[in-house]
Amino acid sequence: MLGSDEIVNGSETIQIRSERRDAAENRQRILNAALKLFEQYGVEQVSMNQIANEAQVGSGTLYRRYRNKGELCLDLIKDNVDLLFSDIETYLVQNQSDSPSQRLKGILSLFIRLREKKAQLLTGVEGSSSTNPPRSIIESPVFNELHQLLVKLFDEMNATEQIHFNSVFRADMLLTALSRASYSFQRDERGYSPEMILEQLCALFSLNK
Amino acid sequence: MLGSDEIVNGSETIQIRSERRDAAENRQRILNAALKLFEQYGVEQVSMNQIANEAQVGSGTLYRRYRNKGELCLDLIKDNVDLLFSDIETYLVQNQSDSPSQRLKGILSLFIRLREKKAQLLTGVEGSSSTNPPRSIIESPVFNELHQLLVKLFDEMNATEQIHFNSVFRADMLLTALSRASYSFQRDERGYSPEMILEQLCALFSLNK
DNA sequence: AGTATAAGGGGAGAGCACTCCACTTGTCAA
DNA sequence: TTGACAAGTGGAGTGCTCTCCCCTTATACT
Repeated sequence: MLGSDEIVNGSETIQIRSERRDAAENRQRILNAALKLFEQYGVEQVSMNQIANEAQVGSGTLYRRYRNKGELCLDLIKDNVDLLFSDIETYLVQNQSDSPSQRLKGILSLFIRLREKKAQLLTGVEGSSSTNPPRSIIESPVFNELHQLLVKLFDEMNATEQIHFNSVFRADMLLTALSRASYSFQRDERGYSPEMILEQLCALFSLNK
Repeated sequence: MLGSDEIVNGSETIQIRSERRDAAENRQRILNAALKLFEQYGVEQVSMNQIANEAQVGSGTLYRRYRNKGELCLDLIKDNVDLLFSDIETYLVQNQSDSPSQRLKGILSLFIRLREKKAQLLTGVEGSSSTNPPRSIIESPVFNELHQLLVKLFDEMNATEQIHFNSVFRADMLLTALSRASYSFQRDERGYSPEMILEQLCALFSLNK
């Protein structure tokens, strides 16, 4: 057997080789190069070629690891994203006596904070590739995880209150409203602050109870 | 003077030459070629190069007339869009005694009908260029015009009812929800019919009065 | 140590959007 | 009719994303 790790999956045994040493080095070089270029020129302005050059790898190597700039961005903010979700978790535990809508608002607030902190990279995460259809945001991993949380809370709201809305649909809409296109349009063109956007959204989704 | 038409604009006189005959022919050939290719392969699958080839013009000529595929699509559904807005106008006149929210719903219904009829081309209108920032949908001409109508009706709702929402923000969100990404996600992934989407949106924006 | 094998590497190249600009041509006024 | 010139043309060229595929190499087992 060639594998170094084994995982038992149902009745089958699957080999998982750990990342080769040289591959790990390249990965780090790519990440460093990307970070450097992103900081210098801005995420949007940097091409995959530039990153490959700066990292001294062929573009094939770059694309082998990251199918597009979005995935690269995601890797760069992975720590922040993990932090977001652990923040959310502690928040939910500490405030479990609050109403569902209050907790929902809290989550939105935490997410918006990340949006603001890592605006460019998060934009990169969303605006991914060109060939695979530019589907909805909901299919991006970060948003997907968030979606489940939102649905749970909307369900709770439905149980608590008299009305009965479609939780999945509402979560979809809320996330769509928080997507780059929509959010940054409100920020830049409409001139709203993060707090104002949060309040408007709470009003729209009746989250003020 | 070289111009064939004149327009008085303030204190200045501006020349407007009518389109050259050969240019008009090319324009028609481009439109025909695009339509043919779009029908055969689908809007997304057809490149500007292909269109230029099929139309037997250089790509420079194509781009002189249409800065991107979105503008080309817009030209192809211009008649339908004009029809939409005249339909909306007659609808609003005939139903002016309805509540603002009812009329709003009527407009949404008409728009969704267009979405369904010209789904692909409308998608093309939105997903325009690559260099100019892929800003919000609201900046697309069709959506912009719709936006003004929505704001007016939301304002009316505010005047009629006790609550006071932000009309511009609500119109932004409503249009975002009707944008290609969001709408076609609901259609294709969530499996909702146009009618169901309409109902969900009405519930979310409390348009059921 | 030797070797088979899969993981990784790199670069040529396809195909794309879009620009630039030297050239051609239709149009109008004289 | 003719000439001036804006309008229009076309294709070479740039720089991009992303794929393909042949080659190299680290690794695990013998």
